[in-house]
Amino acid sequence: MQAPNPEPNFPAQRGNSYRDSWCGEVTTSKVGAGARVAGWVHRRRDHGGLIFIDLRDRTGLVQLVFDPDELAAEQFEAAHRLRAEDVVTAAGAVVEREAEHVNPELPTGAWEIRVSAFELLSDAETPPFAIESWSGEAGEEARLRHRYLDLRRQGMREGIELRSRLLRAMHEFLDSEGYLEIETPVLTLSTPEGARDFLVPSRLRQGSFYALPQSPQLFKQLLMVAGFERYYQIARCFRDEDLRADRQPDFTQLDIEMSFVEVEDVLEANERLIAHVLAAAGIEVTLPLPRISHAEALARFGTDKPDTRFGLELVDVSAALAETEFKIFAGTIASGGAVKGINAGKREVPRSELDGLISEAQELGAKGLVWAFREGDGWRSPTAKFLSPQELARLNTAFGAEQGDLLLLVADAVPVANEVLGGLRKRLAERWGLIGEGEHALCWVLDWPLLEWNERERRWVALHHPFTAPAGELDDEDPGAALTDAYDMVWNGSEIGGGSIRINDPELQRRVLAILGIDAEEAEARFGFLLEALTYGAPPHGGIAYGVDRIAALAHGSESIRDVIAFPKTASGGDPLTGAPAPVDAEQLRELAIASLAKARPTE
RNA sequence: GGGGGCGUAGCUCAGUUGGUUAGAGCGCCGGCCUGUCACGCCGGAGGCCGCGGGUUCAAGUCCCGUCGCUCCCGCCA
Repeated sequence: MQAPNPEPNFPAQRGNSYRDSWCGEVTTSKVGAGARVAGWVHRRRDHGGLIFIDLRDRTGLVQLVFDPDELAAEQFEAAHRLRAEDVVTAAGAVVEREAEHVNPELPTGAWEIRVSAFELLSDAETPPFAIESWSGEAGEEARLRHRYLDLRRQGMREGIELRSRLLRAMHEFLDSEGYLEIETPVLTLSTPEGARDFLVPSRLRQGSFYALPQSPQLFKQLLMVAGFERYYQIARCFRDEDLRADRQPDFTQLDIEMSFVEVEDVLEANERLIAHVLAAAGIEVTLPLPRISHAEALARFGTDKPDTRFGLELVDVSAALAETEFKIFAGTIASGGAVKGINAGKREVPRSELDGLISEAQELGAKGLVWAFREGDGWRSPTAKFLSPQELARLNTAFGAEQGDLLLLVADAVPVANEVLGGLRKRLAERWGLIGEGEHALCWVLDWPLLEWNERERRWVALHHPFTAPAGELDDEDPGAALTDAYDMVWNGSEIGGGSIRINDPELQRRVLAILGIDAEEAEARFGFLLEALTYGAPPHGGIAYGVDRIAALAHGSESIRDVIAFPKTASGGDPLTGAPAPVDAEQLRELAIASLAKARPTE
C-alpha cells in the first residue's frame, strides 16, 4: 500500500530539551551511550512487577522497560499509572535484547531502553478511537472531529510525510531548473466562467466582493508578460462545487508557467519533473512517457483519462456490420452511432455474471449489452442467431478473437458506447485482477479539441480554458474542428495534471472569447487587464498545473485525497473539528452590508 | 439538485417474522501477575438503538419526515 521511505532520516536533536534520540533510532549505535526519548505511550504491558511500554514518536516505536531494580520506588509506582497516549520523556540505558526477546516486527525490536528516570509531561484522556487499531477502522466523522488523533495513526502519518517529501521534490527540481517561486493573491477577482467562486465581501468597498482563485491562471500569464520566464507556485485553489473522493473545495495545485516554449519543451521538462517527484515516493517512471491523442484515447479506452495498466481495449466493429439486418445494430449505425466492444479474452464467466454485466452496462447508460464466446467460426451467444455466418466471422476477425474468447458489445451513440465500455473496462480489470500490485502507468493525452458544444446552454465552451492557444489556424466558421496545444498527464486512469500553450496575441484572444459568446464589452470588463497586458509584448508561453492532492493520494495508494490532507472537509463541505462553516454575528454582517444587497440588486 | 449505502456501548459491528431484561470483540475501570510485545487470568461499569412523528396490545426492527457520514450522477472553464 505504502511506498517505502527511501531513507529513514532522523533529524538532529540539537536544541531539544526533552530528548536526545528519536524512538526510531534506538538501535546499535545507541548501545552503551544511553538515550533519552520523548513521545506518546503507544501500548503498555503491565506485568505488575515489570512494565513494558511502547513509546511512539514520529519516527517509530521503542520498547521501554521499567524494572523496580533500576528505578526509584515512587517512579515505578508512577509507571503503573501510565496510560495510552500519555506524553512521556524517559532516559535509560540502551541494551541489546536477548535473542528470545527480540521482536522481529519492529525496526527497533532487537533493542530496548531500561528506564532509569522518566517524567509524565502530559496525561491523556482515553482516546475516542484506537490510535493503532488492528481490527476495524474508526468512522469518518469521529476521525475528522479528532483529526489530531487520527493523524497520530501510522497510515495517516505516512501519508502526510509522503506528501511532504513530494512537495520537497517539487521545490528541488524546479529550483534546480531556474524556476522562481512567486506567490499570487488569494483575494482576487471573480471570473464566473468555470466553477462557482467562493466570494469574500469587501468591508472597505461595501457591495463589492473578492473571489478566491480557482487557479492562478491569469496571474501566471501576467508573470510571463512581466518577464520572469519560469514560474512555479504550490498554490491553494478554491472551487465552490460538490465534493468527491478526489475533490475538496480547497485543494493544492502545483502551478507552472514557462516562456519561449512550445509543446515539446513543456512535455520534456514535465516528464523529468514528474519522474523526480515520484522517485521521492519510491516509484520509478520510465521516460519518455507514452503519448496518446485525445481522439485515440476515446476510441481505444472510452475515456480522456485512460488507465493504461491493462488491455481490454475498445474495438469499433461497425464496419464489420455494414450490411447487417440485425435491427439493433443496423439502426444504431444508420443513425450515426457505432457498435463497439471489448475482447475480454478466454475467461470462464458463468451465466449469472453475464446477466450482471448486462445490468451494469445499463447502469452505465447502455440500452443493453451483447455477450458472446467465440466458438468455431461463429459464436455461442443469444445474439448469434441474428447475425449471418459471414458477419460472425468478420466480427471475430475484427476482435482478433480466439477460441473461447469472451466478447462484449454495445451499440449506441459513440459517446454512450465509450462511456459504457470505458466504465466496464475499469470494473472488469479490477474484478479480474488484471492490474499488478504496485504497477503504475503514466501517459500524456494530447491534441485536445479547443471547444465543446454545450447543448444545454446552446453555446461553445472551452474544453480546457479560454486562454488555450488553438493549434494552427482557427476557422471562425467551424470552431468545433480546432485542436489545441493542450496536454493532460494521466496516471493509472486519473488526471493528475493539465495545461496548454497559451494565447499571447490579444486579437486571437478576443476572437476565442467571442466564439465562447463573450462579446467585446464583456471581454473588456472581465479580462481587459489580460488583453491589455498582451499588447505590451507577451512572449510565447505555456504551462501546466498538477493536482498535488491527487498525486499524493495515488503515491500513497489511497482511495481518497482526504488521506493525504491534514484537515480535509466532509462530503458536505464541513469541518467537524472546527465546526466550519458557521453562522456569523449580526454585527459582522452589518459591517459588510451584505444583508441588504440581494434586495437592492435584483437578478436580471 | 438526483440516486445508492450506512447510523445500535468509547470504537468496530451482530441483533431472526415486530414479542420478555438489546448482545459480541476491542477499549475503559478494579484486582492478580518479573520478559511481554495484539501480554495473560479474574471481576466490573458502560445504551436517547441519530433525531421527530406515525402504525401497533407491543417498534432497534414497519411507515413518513429530518439530520449526519459516505459513494456515485449532475456540477467541477
